[in-house]
Amino acid sequence: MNQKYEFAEIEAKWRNIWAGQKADKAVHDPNKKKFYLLEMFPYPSGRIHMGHVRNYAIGDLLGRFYRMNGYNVLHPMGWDAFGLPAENAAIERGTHPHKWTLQNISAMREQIKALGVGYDWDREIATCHPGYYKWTQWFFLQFMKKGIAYRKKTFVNWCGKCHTVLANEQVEDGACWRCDTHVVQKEMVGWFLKITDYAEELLADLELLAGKWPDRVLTMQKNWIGKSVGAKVKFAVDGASESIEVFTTRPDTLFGAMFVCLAPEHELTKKLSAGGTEEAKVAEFLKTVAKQDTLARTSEDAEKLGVFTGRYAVNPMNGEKIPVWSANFILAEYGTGAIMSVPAHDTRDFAFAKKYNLPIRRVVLQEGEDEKAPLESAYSGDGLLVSSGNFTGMNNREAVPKINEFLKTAGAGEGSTVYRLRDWGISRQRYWGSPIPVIHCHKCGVVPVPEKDLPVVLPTDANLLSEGRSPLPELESFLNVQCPRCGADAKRETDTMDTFICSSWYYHRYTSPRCESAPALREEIDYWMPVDKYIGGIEHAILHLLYARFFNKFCRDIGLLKADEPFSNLLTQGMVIKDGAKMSKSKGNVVDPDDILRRYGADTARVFILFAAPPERDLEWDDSGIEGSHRFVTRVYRLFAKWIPELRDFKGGGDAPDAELRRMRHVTIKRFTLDVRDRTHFNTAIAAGMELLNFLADYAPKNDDDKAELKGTLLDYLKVLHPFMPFLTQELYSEFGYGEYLTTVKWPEYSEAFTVSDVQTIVVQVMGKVRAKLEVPVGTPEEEIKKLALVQEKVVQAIGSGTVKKIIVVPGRLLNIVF
RNA sequence: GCGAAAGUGGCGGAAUUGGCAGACGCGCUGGACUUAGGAUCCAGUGGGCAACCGUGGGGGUUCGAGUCCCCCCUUUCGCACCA
Repeated sequence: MNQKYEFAEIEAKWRNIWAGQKADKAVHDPNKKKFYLLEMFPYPSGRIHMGHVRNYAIGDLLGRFYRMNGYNVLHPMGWDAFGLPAENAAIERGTHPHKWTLQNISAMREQIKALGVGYDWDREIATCHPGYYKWTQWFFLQFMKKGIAYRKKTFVNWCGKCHTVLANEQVEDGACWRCDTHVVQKEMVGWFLKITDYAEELLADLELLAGKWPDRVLTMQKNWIGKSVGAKVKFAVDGASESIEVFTTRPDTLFGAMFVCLAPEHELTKKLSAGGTEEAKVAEFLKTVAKQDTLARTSEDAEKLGVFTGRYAVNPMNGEKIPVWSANFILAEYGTGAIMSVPAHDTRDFAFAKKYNLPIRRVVLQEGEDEKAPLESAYSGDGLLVSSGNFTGMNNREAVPKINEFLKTAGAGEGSTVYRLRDWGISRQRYWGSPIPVIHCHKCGVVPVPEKDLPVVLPTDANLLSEGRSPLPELESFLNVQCPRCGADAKRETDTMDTFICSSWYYHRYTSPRCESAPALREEIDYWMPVDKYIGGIEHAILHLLYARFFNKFCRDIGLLKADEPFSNLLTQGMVIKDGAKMSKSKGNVVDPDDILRRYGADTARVFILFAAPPERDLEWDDSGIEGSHRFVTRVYRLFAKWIPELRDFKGGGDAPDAELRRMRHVTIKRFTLDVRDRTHFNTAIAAGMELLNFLADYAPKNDDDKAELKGTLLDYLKVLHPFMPFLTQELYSEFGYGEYLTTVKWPEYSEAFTVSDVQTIVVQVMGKVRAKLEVPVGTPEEEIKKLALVQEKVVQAIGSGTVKKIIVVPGRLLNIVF
């Protein structure tokens, strides 16, 4: 065999062979236990970057590992192919998003193939393909049927640069998640999905994921859903027919409510002040608030501003008339958009009352406190109720259900739960996305496109407009259509769907990617789902992962599948950074994967990336580190080049080989198995591989038994290394005379008994400090070890004239002499 | 401000249950081979001359602490008027 490691040749050779054999094809087989492995599919931006390489290297390693361990592995790849960058790039370059996207897909597919990732390419999907988005649209129709998709006019997040609306999840610190442009509020009509119908289940089922998803992600989702338990209470407006409904988490403090506060956007703010003494002041106030930036207005340290509306509300508990205010810190979209203010027991209300000189009344007291004593700050803790009518004297927490009951009887409210989660705004005023399949008819109103007419094809001949606006509203051939209900002239909806919809169900589609009768075949989807390991970046902690969970639950509810949760296990990989910063063109610290592959080959690139850090941690790219990994891969090659000619045809040998060689063999298999399967820490597995290499490099067999053991060790070594460096190991396996695809070869087993040496080192400590080490045969009696330890020169010295009080023994490891 | 995670040699990182801190690799030093070395191989490499000292700092528990407890510092991330 070639003495030199020609990685380019080796990798090209096996890439072709595997592709020709469709070696990584996944086939539904109910008799085999399945393993669905998935990396978050990429946006086809044009080139892969190191983050992708890391993502796929981790995925491929696990895919091959589980296959070798007897699982039927589904490991697919596809493209999140709709989205804004395609449009922007197309405008810039004078091409078309469709063409640009398809070109990018071909280029990136080649790059990924070069990495040697064992995907089942027959299952490749692209969300911009009509065969795919037909079903995206179909889902929209199902949502409509169930009343989950609806249209409303409301204030939405508008990104001026992207020229489109954004969902709440897509706004980060008041800026567009994609381009960082400051988001403004704009009132417009759009489509929404009632994800809030699933708020409780999305929250509760996080329990099912505990321990299997990173805690960080679970916490983020929990906070995002933001459940609050409390009560809704109606305050009648004095001298008016309206009443104000407020939400509070503290119905126990109702008797301390000194005023009511409306959000400026609340319809009653204008209505109640109209014609009253405060009308002008309220109007002025609303103008000021309108000018305030949303982000600034809702930040904690923003100045609290308010205005009296001139009206009074009646507290249903005690009939007390309290003033109605409007305040800038009240959010129209949370709860009911109105609150009752209890300055004594809420920090914000306290500050507000102080500022506008409003009264404060304590209704929850700690033991021994004086009700009349002035408050320095709000007390939000527990205690006994005072000044609370029939509830006076009760423990505040115990009073809550009783007060709720009273409210209900009085018709003034009831216990209630609200969520911070808002409905998902999915209309996008852009072109390169899936059309929303509805038609607007003068007579019939909004009419869904009949399922048989799907897909509503996105025309690929549209001329893009330079300012980014969608060409669809001006494209007559797309726009004009007959109403499917009455046949009259009608117009198509020109908004497209948020691309997060496309990515909310792609993992279902992989299970039967060419199915034409449904999004996926029931028996396929129920066999493969849920995804057993999902690998991707933490940046989707809320966005994609929340949307996908919602979609999956909806799919379950309409009878498409049975899994409650789509992703049983989530691995969030860290970023690839260089010089302490995320790789980016603007920082000029980008390492091009192609360049690395050309210089070192895919096996080296993978080994480096897996070795440099455990997967969830950020990985610091290091040019000399990759040299080191290349050295390791090359040394592996040379080791085999040395032994294969001699061992290839060697047969025979007995079962009494060199114990140390045998121990190294079993220890290595054990470490690989546990590190990959249980810990998903690949860096330590590679370290074990390096240790075995260091051992084998100096090893010389003394007899045929040793030779047989060495051959077995080398073959096992190839197997455990295979998921890390598939090309090289396959080449060496074949040089050894074996024909099979290594990924289909059984993962080696280790014997616990062979992992232990027959001598062991016992550390001898005196008062916790290491003074000596003893080499003793396994099974040496404790008494004998103690005796030996006590005569060690260093031990005698350390004890000096002291008397030994006790000796602590950790069997097989350590001995601590206390005096 | 609140919450979470992290802090270990010059660097990336090991130490799985409280039991030899620094595995493995990078880098560095010296050597071998060589016309040459940015190839390869060998040896060494936490600090200190030593006793000893060392896992962000300070206390504690324990025969024994990187690991457990308390206080503090730093970094990263998340949340941040949510009634």
